[in-house]
Amino acid sequence: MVVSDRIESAPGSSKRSSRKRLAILDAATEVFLRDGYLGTSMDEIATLSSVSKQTVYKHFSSKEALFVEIVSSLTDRTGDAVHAEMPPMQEAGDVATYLEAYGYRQLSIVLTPRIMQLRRLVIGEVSRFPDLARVLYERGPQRAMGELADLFSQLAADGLLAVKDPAMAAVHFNWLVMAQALNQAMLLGDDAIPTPAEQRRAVKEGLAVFLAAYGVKR
Amino acid sequence: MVVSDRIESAPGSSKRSSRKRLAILDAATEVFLRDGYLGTSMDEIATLSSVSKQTVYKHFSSKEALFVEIVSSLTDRTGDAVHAEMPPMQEAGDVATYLEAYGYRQLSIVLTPRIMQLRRLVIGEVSRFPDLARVLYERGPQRAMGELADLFSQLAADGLLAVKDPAMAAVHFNWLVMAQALNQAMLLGDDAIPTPAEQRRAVKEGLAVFLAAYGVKR
DNA sequence: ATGCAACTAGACTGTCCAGTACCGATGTGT
DNA sequence: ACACATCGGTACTGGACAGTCTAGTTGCAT
Repeated sequence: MVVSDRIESAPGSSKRSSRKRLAILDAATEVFLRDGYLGTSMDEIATLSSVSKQTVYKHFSSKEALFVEIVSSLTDRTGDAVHAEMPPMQEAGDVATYLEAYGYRQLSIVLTPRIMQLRRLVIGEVSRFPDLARVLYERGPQRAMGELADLFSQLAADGLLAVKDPAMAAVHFNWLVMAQALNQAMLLGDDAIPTPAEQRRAVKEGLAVFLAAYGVKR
Repeated sequence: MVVSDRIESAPGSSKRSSRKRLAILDAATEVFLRDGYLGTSMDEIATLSSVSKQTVYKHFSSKEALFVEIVSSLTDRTGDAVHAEMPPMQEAGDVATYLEAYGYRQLSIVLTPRIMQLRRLVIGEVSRFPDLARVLYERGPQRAMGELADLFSQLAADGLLAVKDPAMAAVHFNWLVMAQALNQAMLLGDDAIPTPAEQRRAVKEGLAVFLAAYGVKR
């Protein structure tokens, strides 16, 4: 029920065993993301990973455990990708330019079929797996806005932004940049994910509003 | 698969029949919202509505048809509630005051357990029922932003707002006001729905940013 | 009150699925 | 090359569920 069970492969860690384990994880990821928790059968996972059902159960004690493992791992990897080091505002001395790059980076990483499917899956299972959703929230939007808030604090201290409440500014920036695209993609499917050009435009426009409120006049 | 079948009750519209029909719809709404499409059984719906399974199938040809009916009807009713006539900016001659009321109204109507559950349900079923999700998108956010765009057009014509692209301004206003609360409620569950006081604050803060970008200086 | 449509109860079919059991085959470390 | 853990195939158990069927019951309109 909870996030756990990330301790190597429990049985012998022979090469074969971990190869199988990976195959199972890959197949399960694909099927769960496509068909949801209840819509997925363990037989399908076994078949798709070219592994016997027995082997699946040797690695994962139950469907639920496998599901939790998949979602946790995807969530973590995604979070790390989003928050890989962003070069902290070097020669792009222009705040606007820097924030535009920052926003576009976030948007383009998040607006991926994979991540959209994960979000839909987790949201659809909120009542069955509230812990998974909470973790996704914390490792996702919350973490992103936390880092943004830190950034804005710094920029405010440097006199480059007029930010009184960094957390609030982070919320505004984050959603000015991402909300429309995200909401569209969530409901209209992966085909509604904006093109890079559209993403850039959304970031520019959102940033303009943000700077009107939080920029320093010069 | 598609939205249809809203023509009275197909069999004789005796009082009893329509009473049963309503009971079924009520029970099905509750169960589907709670347990999702696959997680719901027709037996449970029958039991909860104190009706025999046979009667359920006399009114709705299949589980899928019942589901579509429920979701469509909920979507429509919600859309109508959100877009019931808003007194068009009378004595509250102040644009800010008016927009604050407008925003708060939207937020407080949308941030309801019922509607959050509906959104989660539909999002979780995007790949199984893409039409339902599309309808929810159109009757929900798209419609709201459409009306906002009209409003902004008018206000711009009256010289009360500096809006060049009403649709874009609508997107910004909508998400500045709603995104944070909505995203939180989607992932953290109904208990994370902000209190009215918090909602008011979010609207005020979002509106301030909006007006910094789109307000007319005076 | 009477006839008929609508309803109830529950059994039933066919299918699907999580999880287990068994056994013969196979790859791995030594 | 050998021994043994691991694996594949497959069948099985127990239970759930969509949808159907039947036979008897109930409530509504006339």
